[in-house]
Order: sequence, then structure tokens, then C-alpha cells
Amino acid sequence: MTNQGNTLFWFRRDLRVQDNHGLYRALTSGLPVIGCFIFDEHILSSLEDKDDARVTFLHDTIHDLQEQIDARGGTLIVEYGKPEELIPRILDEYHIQKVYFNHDDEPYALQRDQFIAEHCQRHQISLYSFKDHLIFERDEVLKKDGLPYTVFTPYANAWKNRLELAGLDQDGYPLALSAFPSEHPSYPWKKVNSSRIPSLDSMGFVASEKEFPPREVKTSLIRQYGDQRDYPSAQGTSRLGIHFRFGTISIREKARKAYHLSQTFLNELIWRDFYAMILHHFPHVVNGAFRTPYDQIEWRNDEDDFRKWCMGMTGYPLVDAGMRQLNATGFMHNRVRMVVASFLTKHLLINWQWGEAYFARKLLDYDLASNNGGWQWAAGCGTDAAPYFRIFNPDAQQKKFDPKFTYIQSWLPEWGSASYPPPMVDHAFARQRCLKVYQEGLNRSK
DNA sequence: TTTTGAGTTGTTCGA
DNA sequence: GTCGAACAACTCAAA
Repeated sequence: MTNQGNTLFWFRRDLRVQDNHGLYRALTSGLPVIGCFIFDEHILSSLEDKDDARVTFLHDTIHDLQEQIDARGGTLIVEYGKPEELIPRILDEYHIQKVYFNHDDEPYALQRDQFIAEHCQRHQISLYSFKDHLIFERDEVLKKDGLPYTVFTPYANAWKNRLELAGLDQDGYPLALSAFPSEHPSYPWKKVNSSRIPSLDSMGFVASEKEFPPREVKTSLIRQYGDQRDYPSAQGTSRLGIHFRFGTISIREKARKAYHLSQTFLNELIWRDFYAMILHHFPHVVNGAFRTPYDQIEWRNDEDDFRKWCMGMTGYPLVDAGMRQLNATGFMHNRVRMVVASFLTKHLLINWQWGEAYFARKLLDYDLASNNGGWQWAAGCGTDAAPYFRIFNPDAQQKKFDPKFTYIQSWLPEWGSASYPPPMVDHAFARQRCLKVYQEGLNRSK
């Protein structure tokens, strides 16, 4: 047994022991399993804020994960540095014969994993990778002609058919959402000596005071999700995004929970698969519009305007309350995300990529595929075929979704006082300007 | 191949 | 206040 070496399970964005597909496969690989996690220097060095709360969240999470693995008699090796240097070292030092991890289809991750795959091949180490982060991914839901969907509704219909294709379990839940076992007496974790978790300080960060949402979501919230989710002052959304991002909860578990309770909630999980699939098949969306003619739009890109938007000083209270909530907490209600994104792109004519980057910096639940998809949708250049003249009216949105100014007052205390600025641009004027500039941009591409 | 129906989350106008 | 049509003609998916 000892001569056969060990299995390595590399945690990345699946930071849990329960219902973890790749980990389950590693634990049934026939060799003792050692876990590892790397605080990736490439990613961390690109973060702008020393008190980035996502690094605190990661650090807390890794601490908990290590305790859980310790309690099972195993080890989680935790390092800070470059995966392309650290993984080969770990493979060598711990006599690794098999490497297991879960798919990560973001562009950087694909390149990182390709390097590791080539290294493993050169050293006769087996490498196994599994779907865990999504319910259906890559080529699992395609049109009849074999090409990927680019419209959500037919994709969601095909997705739901596929979910039920494998049948239901005895409790009436799709088998495709079954959990992978994490507890079994014969699962062989391995205890080895390893160094301590690097401190936040040693990686150049300080602890954040921001609060992190719980991993659980009430049944009543899911049941009422369809009716409540559009009202930013209600606690109508789950705030599970950060946990889906880092895999601190299982997507299958939450989908199973929502399955009989709320189609609307389930649809949101399908959107997540949809945008990940779009990123996989159309990687150009990272650098430009999904619909390339929209790259011809002549954005104003006024830096003072952008600064006002970032600070929540536009003079439109729903926009400003949203930005204040984002800046203060790292979270913004979904309805308000649409309003601020529409305002930045359509009213201010600032390139959606500026907004995308700001959200990437600030959102605790930031996810490349979903954030990019959402911004392209807001700008009108994305997969949604709806016409671009759909421009949100920030005042009308306030009347509909925050009629008593409850949300606005909780994030914008000076609203209504003399110190609150007047609207930075007139809505009717901005709307006409937007229609004209979009039209001209699209004509230019013909 | 051609045709047909439909498209996450909207707004404005005029009856 | 409420309701349907227009916005401007586009793109996609499936028959």
C-alpha cells in the first residue's frame, strides 16, 4: 500500500467536504488521500484592496475545512504561491500517483490546469477531473443540431428535460441532483506533516470586518422567492452567491431543495449554468461584446461621471442606494444591480466593461461568467435578443420596487436633505442620447 | 430551406 | 389609474 503512493485532492472552488464530486472520487481511488489548497499568488496579487473581504472569507473557510479534514484523520496542505510551482513540488514530496480535482472553466483556470495536466503526463501521474460546480456544463445541454444555445428560455427547457431524463429518486427528486457521499468508514484520508496556514498578513492582506451570509436558506424564502425577490428592502433573495462561487455549499443540494418549492429560484440556478456554458463556448465575451457589432458603440467614458456612479452620487436615489450598499457590504440586491448597470451603460454611456470591473472588485459573490453575462445583458450586447431601446427609468424602478423609499433610506441617509445632489443627467435627455449613440454604433458595423 | 413564433427582469404614449 | 400598442424591425430555435 505505502509503495503505491498517494492520491492528491486539490481544492479550488469547491471548498467543502460534503457532496463534493471530485473529493468523493479521490476517496474511492484506492490510495490514501491528501488534500491541498493554494492561495494563488497570481490571483491575490491582482486584487486592489488590502482588506478584500473575499480573501478573509477564503482564509476563514480554509481554516474550517482543515479542521474538518483533521477531524477525519486527514491533512489539508495549505500553501501560498504559484500553483505551477507548488503542485509539482507537492506531487514529488508526498509521492502522489493520482491527482483529482473538479472542473474550473474560467480562462485562467483552464490555462493553469493545462500546465498541471502536461506536468502530470510527463511524470506518469494520473489526473482526473470532475463536474461539481455546475449542474450541467460544457456540452451537456445543446440544441438538436449540436450547437450551443444562446437564448435562455429554450436552454432552460432543454436543461429541465435533461434533469428529469435520468429519473427521480424515491423522494421525487431528480437523480442528477443526488449527493456524493462524504462519510464512509473505509475512506482513507492520510495524515502527513505539513506547515501551517499562511497568515493573511503574510499574503499582504488584512482581515475584513464585512459580514458573510449564512450557508442556509429558509424554506419559506425559497417558497416566496418569486413574489419577493424584486423588492430590495425585503429579505427576499438567498445571498448564496458567495457560497456558490467558492463551493462552500453544493449546487446540487440547493437545487434539490428548490426543485419542488420554486421554479423561479431554480431558474436562477439555470442562469448560472447558462452563463458558464456561454463563457465556455464563446470565450470572446471576456474581452468584448457577445454580439460583436456592439463593440462599435462610441462610449462617452467620462471619468468624472464614472466616479460619481461608483460613489453613489448620481442624484438618482435607487442607483445611489445600490452603490452605497455595494461599497459598504460587498453585496447589492439583484434588482438594483440591473438598475445601476442600465444607468451606467445607457444613461452615462460608459462602457459596460468599466462597470463589470468595478463589480468584480467589490462583489463578494463575484463570478466571472455570471457577472459578465449580467453586464452584457444590461448593456444590450449579450445573449438576450431583446432590443436595445429597453432603457430602465431609475425613478420608475424606484416607484415600482421601493415605493416607500425603505431601501433607499437605509443606504442613503442624506436622501431628501440639502446635501443630496440633483440628478446628474436628465432621464429623457439621456434616453434619447443613448438611442442615438447605440443606433449610430450599430449602423457603423454594417 | 423556409417559415413561424417567441424572446428574464422595460418604458412611453395615448385612449 | 389602467391598459394595449409601439418602440424597430432583430435573432434564435424548432417545425
